[in-house]
Amino acid sequence: MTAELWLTQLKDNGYRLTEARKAVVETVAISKRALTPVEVFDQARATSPGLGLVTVYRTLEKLEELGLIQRVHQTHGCQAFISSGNGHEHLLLCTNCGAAVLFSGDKLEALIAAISRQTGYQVEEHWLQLFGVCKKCRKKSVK
Amino acid sequence: MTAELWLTQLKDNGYRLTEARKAVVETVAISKRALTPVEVFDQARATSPGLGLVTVYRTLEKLEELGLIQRVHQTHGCQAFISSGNGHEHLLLCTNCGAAVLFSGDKLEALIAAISRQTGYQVEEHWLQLFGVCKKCRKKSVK
DNA sequence: CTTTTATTGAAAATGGTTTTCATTATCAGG
DNA sequence: CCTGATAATGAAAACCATTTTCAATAAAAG
Repeated sequence: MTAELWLTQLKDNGYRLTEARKAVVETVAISKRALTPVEVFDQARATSPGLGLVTVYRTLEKLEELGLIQRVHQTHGCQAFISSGNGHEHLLLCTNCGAAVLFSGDKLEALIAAISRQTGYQVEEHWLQLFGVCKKCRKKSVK
Repeated sequence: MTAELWLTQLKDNGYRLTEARKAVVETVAISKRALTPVEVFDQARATSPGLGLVTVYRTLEKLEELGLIQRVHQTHGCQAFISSGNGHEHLLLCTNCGAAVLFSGDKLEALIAAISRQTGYQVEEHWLQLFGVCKKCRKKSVK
């Protein structure tokens, strides 16, 4: 279970395990969509009613530092976060419901080599993100 | 010249040509880096001293609507804008000085087809962005 | 020129995020 | 199982980028 893993990671890095953190971690780890701090706040209060929004921000910050979650950039905003998955992976997002899928194997080596040669840049990182409509949403729109 | 072209575009779309707009357009069109609204504001006031920050925001909004500029997403923030170039192009950014290069020919068709098949998503759009160190900055760091 | 009305800049409002701070809770060591 | 050091918390205030409001101004059509 991802949530347990994240809590272990937090503990191993010297952070204390609190009810507030558990609620935030649980919420983000379970979600199949990217969530904004306020969305995390709202969902996590089901488990931990006294939770403050500030703590959500602080916990998300730590999870991001540890590489467990990543910020999701979209046309309509870049405040949402989602689980990072394992190793180097990219995102595929449903523009209708937000459902996110991680994938790896981008095979960009040749392209990056060509661009490096053409521009003289030493390319060190790349972001790739796909947008589309997921299976469920396609079915719905057909009806 | 890009600036002239953008002004024509604005006019053709029913917008008036004002001194404030010309200053903003000129600034963004010339820049080789992505600029934040405040950076545009500061630079454009050299030409148009009375310019207000609000007008910068409003003009950037219109240029984005017309597809002449695009928002640049980076780890440290997503407020900066840069010229869109022609047609479907991607960005290569220098992480040191910010110098930006647009490139096309991403050859992602095969990858996208494979992902579509695996996930059942109908992929409609993709974002690709490369980060690296430009030629100039590499030379500097060698010294 | 004149008239219409889009545009402007200043100020205020807004909304998301961060900081401050006194209180509380975790958990290592006794 | 306590207890003390201190990390973590939530509330309130501060912050800062962006948006809205509004009266004054300027573009441009006729």
